[in-house]
Amino acid sequence: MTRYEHPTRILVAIDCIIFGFDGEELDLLLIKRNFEPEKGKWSLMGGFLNETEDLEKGAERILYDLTGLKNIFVEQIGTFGKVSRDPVERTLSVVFFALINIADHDQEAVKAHNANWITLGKKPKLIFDHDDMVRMALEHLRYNAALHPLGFELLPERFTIPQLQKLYEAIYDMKLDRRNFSRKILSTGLLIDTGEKDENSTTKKAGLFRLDRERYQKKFYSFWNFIPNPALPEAL
Amino acid sequence: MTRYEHPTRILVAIDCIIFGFDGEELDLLLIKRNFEPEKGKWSLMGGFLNETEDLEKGAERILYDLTGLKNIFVEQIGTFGKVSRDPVERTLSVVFFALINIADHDQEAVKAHNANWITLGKKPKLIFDHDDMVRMALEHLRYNAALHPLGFELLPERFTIPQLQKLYEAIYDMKLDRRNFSRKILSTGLLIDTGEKDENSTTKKAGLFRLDRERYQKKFYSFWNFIPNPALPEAL
DNA sequence: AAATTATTGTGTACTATTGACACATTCCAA
DNA sequence: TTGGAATGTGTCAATAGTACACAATAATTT
Repeated sequence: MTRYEHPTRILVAIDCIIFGFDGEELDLLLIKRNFEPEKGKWSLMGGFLNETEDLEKGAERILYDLTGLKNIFVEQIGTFGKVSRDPVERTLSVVFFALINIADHDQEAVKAHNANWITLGKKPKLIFDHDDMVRMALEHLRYNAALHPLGFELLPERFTIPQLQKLYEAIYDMKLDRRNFSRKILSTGLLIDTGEKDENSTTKKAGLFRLDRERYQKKFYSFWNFIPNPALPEAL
Repeated sequence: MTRYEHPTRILVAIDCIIFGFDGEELDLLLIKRNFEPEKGKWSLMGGFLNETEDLEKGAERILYDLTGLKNIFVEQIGTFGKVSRDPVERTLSVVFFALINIADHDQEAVKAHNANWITLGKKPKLIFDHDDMVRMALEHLRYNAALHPLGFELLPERFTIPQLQKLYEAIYDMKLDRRNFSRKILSTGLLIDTGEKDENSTTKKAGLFRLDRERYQKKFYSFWNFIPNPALPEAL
């Protein structure tokens, strides 16, 4: 096969920031790196892109290989390419971001792969520029959850409004008014009342809702202005 | 130098979508490709990333080489990596998006490099997946101009409010109410009245404003909710 | 020089949305 | 049965958004 004359071909990695929600705080799925350099240090889920593999497929493969998880929400959020970002050789890293609802997924599979859910607030220092990637991913999450009904990806199929509120409070690290939140979320018309109650509760059982998947497509922009003044930048 | 054992290294290109504003419509800076394949066809500004070059530097270099333009606003918007996107060999393309105010820049330099400003509405078909890139860039512009005071990058140093309004109308392909627009834009506190008038006008001369660069930093999030319901997706 | 036309600058009334807050209800446990 | 903790719903004032009307300016026409 003929090739372009340009001399430089570069190693391409894929790194994944995986967010989960444990009901109280945002969690990250991290792994202890099992090869040199920086072996044993905390790292994002990552791997190298194969010659015959699309970027998104690569991200899904890496997620599956390292966690046993399939069919999860992934989205590309950027590419990191500083010349010296990897000490071994120049490596471009295409960064993906994934949202998982912890409850509905197989915890054993995750553990068997040596992956760990770690609360965002307790995140250890990560290798290379992975901290920057996490920062970017959180910013991406904050942007997108303010504009689109994205948070549902982090919740189980059926959820209560107070759960949803806690999720938003975790994402934006702010308190929201219970009554105003409820009014606003219901007015989107995206929630279907299942009529059931959350049996796990020890006080008044909250009603269980589920996402109206049909309207979700049509009203993907309905969250525009959902969060008044999200604390978007910096953080962490 | 030791290298990773992974066998695949990939050619990395950089492509730039350059938006300009001619006072009426959004323009794209396009070029006729001067090498095979697809030689002579319309294309985005592009080139290959060098071994010792950061991504952003590469984008700036390519912009300068192909247009003679320097110091322009660039931002990475994504990476395209479909296995078959380039028929010659697998090539990843990191896509940047740039905003230029046409009036203040050197038109001769642009022409000398065989680059052409083309109205977005009259965009010819582009090579490879460049049409998808333009679509993504427009979406990116629409998102960001609705959330942040980004439009100013497309206007000259001093501009009138009607000019600014026409820019927004071009970006979102919608009409805005003159009076409400004026009220809203002035209430951001980002505009400084220079006291001067636009002498180019043949009717009532509009007042010239300039951006308050200091507040621009501090109020980068003040445009949140500036455009009511931007027509965000599809387009083109 | 007055009238005309096109465009700019400012104001006002009405409606919708937001933010701050109160009260009644449900469930479990003491 | 009573109290604590959480949920569901409602009210009101303030804010912001929408749809308008009218006066002012500059060049051109009569």
